[in-house]
Amino acid sequence: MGYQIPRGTQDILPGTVEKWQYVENKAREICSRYNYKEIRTPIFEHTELFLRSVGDTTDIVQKEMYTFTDRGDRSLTLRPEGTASTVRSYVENKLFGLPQQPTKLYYIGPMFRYERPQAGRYRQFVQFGIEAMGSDDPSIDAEVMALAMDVYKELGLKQLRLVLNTLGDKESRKAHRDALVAHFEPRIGEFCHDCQNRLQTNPLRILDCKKDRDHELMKTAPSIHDYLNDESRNYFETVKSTLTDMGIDFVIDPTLVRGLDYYNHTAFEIMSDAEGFGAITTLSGGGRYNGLAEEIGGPATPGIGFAMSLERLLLALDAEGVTLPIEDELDCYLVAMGEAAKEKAPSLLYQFRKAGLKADKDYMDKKIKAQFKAADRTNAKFVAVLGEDELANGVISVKEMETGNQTEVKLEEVTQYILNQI
RNA sequence: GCGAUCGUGGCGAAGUGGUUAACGCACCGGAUUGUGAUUCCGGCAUUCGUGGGUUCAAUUCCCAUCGGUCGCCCCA
Repeated sequence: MGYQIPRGTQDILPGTVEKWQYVENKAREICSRYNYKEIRTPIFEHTELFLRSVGDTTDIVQKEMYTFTDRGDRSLTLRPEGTASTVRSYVENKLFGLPQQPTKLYYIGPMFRYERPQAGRYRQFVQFGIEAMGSDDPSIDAEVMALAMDVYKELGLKQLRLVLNTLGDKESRKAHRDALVAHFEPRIGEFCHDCQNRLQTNPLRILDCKKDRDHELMKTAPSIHDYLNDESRNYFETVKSTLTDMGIDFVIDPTLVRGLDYYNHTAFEIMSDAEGFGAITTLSGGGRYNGLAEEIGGPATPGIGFAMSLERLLLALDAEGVTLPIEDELDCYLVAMGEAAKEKAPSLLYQFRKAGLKADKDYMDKKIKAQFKAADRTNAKFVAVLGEDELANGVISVKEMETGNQTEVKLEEVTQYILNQI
């Protein structure tokens, strides 16, 4: 049976690709409104970049990266996410030196993670994401969330939930972390194996544990919100009030954490509440990463962004029964009968196309009836019929498919005639 | 990485250890040799994901493998 597509990847075929294009166009349009510019970076980077930025204790780095050695003995990795590359490029190209700050960028492209595939999770998937670098104004946090929500809303999704949290700054996180360790350590033996490991590596994650979620210590665990210093608290308050002023609904979830190490302050996810959406309800996630540029060798630069999976977006559209207004029709289908007409067809068709008409004809040597059927399938608005009779009189029959009305037009005027009709 | 489940023509979907692998849709052709609908007629899987095993005989049983789906983990 030949070759199979690699696991966790998919072919996007005509009939579906139009949806992708529509969604991508919508994302670009909204970015343009918010004044974000596109950036295109390579799909692979030096492995070291991801180790440093994403964090070498994260799941992504520990078990999900597509890493390979090239012929020059370099360790390269297919990008598992977009922020690292974008910030690398920002630093490397010294975009921080541009007069207009913050630098507001967006990208759309494939990402790669070696994971067990299931609905809404692939090994190659497409993320649309934005990054705003150079400003720590809370209003840009709100802007980033607003933009993400706009994409979903304008495509017609309704069952959305913006979940918001703050991770605090470095100092707040340290205080919270110490409190968590102190809280769990005495009785960590009562927790699952994973949690026991998490105690030292990332105690925040214990709060996220599904197995131990009913343990009494979970309910009494210290919240980051009790350990925020004034600056972090004020920042979070401003983000919230800005969102409220903008009329954007959100819910606070103090246990929301992000899977990548570089986040601080604002963290958010957008979930779908649509029925039948499956186990994976996160449509997109993002947050602030104020230390990241510095971490990878640039100047200290605040930043915030999000990424959304287009696969999951399309899944959500399906789950909510949203039909995208995709047009798929032809202006004119040329039906040719007889040898002379068939010889004439290519040049006539070319004329249509040069004039800007979307036009096609038969290439399978079909009978006239089958040609009409084919024309019907292409949703052609008009069918131009060129037969021996027409050819002899220097005319062509033009049939409007919706009404069935058919008229004869002079051959040299047919292009203009159709242009006038559509 | 772990657990479960599934894999039959382009799609959907029956089926059984053994003579021709239902049916529906789609598609192609004809009835209607210059027109898209409907109807009628005909055509359309040497083959049941792949490989191996058991058997006189396997699509049907067993094993392995690949892939989808669901759950866990984690995330987009």
